[in-house]
Amino acid sequence: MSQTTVSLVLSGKAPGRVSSATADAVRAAARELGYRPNAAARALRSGTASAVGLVVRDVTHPFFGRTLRGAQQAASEAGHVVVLIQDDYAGGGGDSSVQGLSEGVIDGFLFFAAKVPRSLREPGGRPVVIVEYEQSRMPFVRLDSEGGTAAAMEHLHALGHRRIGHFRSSAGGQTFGRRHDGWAAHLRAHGEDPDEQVTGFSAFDATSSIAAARELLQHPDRPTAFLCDDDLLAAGMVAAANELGIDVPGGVAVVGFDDLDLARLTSPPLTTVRFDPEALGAAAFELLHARLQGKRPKNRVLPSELVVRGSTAG
Amino acid sequence: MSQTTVSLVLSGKAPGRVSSATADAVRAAARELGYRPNAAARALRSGTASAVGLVVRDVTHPFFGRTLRGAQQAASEAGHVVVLIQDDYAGGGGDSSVQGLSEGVIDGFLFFAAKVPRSLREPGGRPVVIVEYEQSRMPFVRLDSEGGTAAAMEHLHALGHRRIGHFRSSAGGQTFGRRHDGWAAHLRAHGEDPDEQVTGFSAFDATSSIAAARELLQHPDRPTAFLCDDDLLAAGMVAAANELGIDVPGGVAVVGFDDLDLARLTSPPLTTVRFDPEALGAAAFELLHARLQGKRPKNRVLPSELVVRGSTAG
DNA sequence: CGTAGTACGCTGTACGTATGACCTCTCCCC
DNA sequence: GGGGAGAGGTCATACGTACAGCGTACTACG
Repeated sequence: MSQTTVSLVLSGKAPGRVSSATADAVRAAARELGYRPNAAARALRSGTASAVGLVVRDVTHPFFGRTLRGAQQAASEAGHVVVLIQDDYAGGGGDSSVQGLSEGVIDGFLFFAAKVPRSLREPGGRPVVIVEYEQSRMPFVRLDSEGGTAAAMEHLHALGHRRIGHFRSSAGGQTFGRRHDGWAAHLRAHGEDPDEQVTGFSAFDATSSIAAARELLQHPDRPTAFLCDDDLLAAGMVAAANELGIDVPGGVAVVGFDDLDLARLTSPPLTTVRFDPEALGAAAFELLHARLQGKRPKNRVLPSELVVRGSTAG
Repeated sequence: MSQTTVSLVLSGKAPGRVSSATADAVRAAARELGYRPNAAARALRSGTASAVGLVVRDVTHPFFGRTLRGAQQAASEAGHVVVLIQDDYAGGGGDSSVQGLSEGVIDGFLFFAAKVPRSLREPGGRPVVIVEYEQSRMPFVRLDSEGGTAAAMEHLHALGHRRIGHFRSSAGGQTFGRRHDGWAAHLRAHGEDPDEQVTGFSAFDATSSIAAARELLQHPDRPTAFLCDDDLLAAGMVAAANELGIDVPGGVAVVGFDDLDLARLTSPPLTTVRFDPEALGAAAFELLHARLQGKRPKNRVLPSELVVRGSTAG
């Protein structure tokens, strides 16, 4: 029995080349001997490895964890492996030692990023899909922050809120830029000047967000509602309000983004703009998968959904 | 210039074999041509790939995200790549198609698990390190849940609590078994019968934990304090208490585990047993790294620290 | 001047798989 | 009965690297 025959059988190319009797014999023997094809040799010979690299700055934000799960699941259903790469893109994405290490083992890359430097190039000529950053050079998947923001603002407007502050993420990036633009556009459309509204920044951790929220809430011109770039910030604001004895939503209404688990755990629970992070991750992988097969996939923008809870409508 | 010389230079084995002049020339040329060593070929030839597999059931719990980050960072500092593998170990860990895919590309495995089946074997003879599950066959790293639980219970005891309930994770596994044992031991040591105390189970999501907590809090024999297996459960209990108008900590005191970011965002913030998940992940990788170098590393148990906040001491 | 020693470099082969080209047999049809 | 087609199978080679072993030239030294 030749090695070629075995290869043909195990890679599923048997029909028309190998009789089903020998194919069965091969499979039986493979099981018997505990044979496992060597991925390195396969990758070397075929130039493709069924593995994608997931490049990311920080793994700890809960939204990211769920996106990751979506990507991982889609990949594993397609028989692919996900390689996790931590990288701050400082060198334009191509020089990272880790990415160098993966040469020949990684077929393509998923960049999970709020910010992508212009200098980013496809590493080693491998295809790239970008998550949450829209640009023209590479395929991308992103969330419909515009729609979500508009829905949130209209909700607040319908409840009678006119002076609405913005509690912003200090992370920057397109995602939060869109939310800010949507917020400003709504105010202008209703004759308010965004520049006169109360705004503030915070990082995505409890200590910072509570401290920043405390300041915003003690502002002499406190608005009647706050749009918060994220549920973590919104939760920080609710915590600060509770601490200061300000009623939510009576004293101040709060809206977040993402519908993290956290959103149901605050008192009161958060009104928030929900996205589907699993779908985001899965879509990103699917685009990459399509590119790997030579197709030219369409960029995608995933919808949002406003979830109303106690932090706005008491 | 021969290919051997290039290999020698680029793998850092030049001293004593290659003159520094040619070595420099090689490096210059490599840079010039944008040469990147092919990881697949290297792995095939040398039998080692500088990559470790991270096997995990679920990526979304925040504690896990931070553990992952610790492992990823340690690995990348050691020049290793982390491959993410989602697997429920149903087949004993060895039959997973994904693990098969990685054959020859993965040097060893990190199992992040609260439960590890006895049937788990080292896949393909590759070394394994287990996180948060102690057993005798493989090296492991785990948290000192006993110490943390004892500290939490003594804290409650010092505040005068005698009837203390246990809000348990339905995930099961050693981690939570240790917490339950510690809880029961404390009660017995003070003349209480654990079997007479109020206990309940919940999964790690907001909806379940709030619903389960609501039931516990409405129990006719409500204890004066609850030990909760995790901050998510504790936060659910605080949310339920707020909803029911039960004062925390006046009506019921609440202690959690993990010191998630969440712990500072509830009202009041949570008293909790803190661990260092980054250290856990890093330690796990270090053990595996040592095993890969033929050493026999010592198992590790990482310490805890009680953080007192408003949910127990008003 | 011959020889050993050393510094430097190259040749050849193996890792395990995929694949194009080739071989051999059988069957069928004119 | 000769020739073509097709099914079933094998040979040889290439992927890019690592490494053992083998030159080759130059230096040192008796």
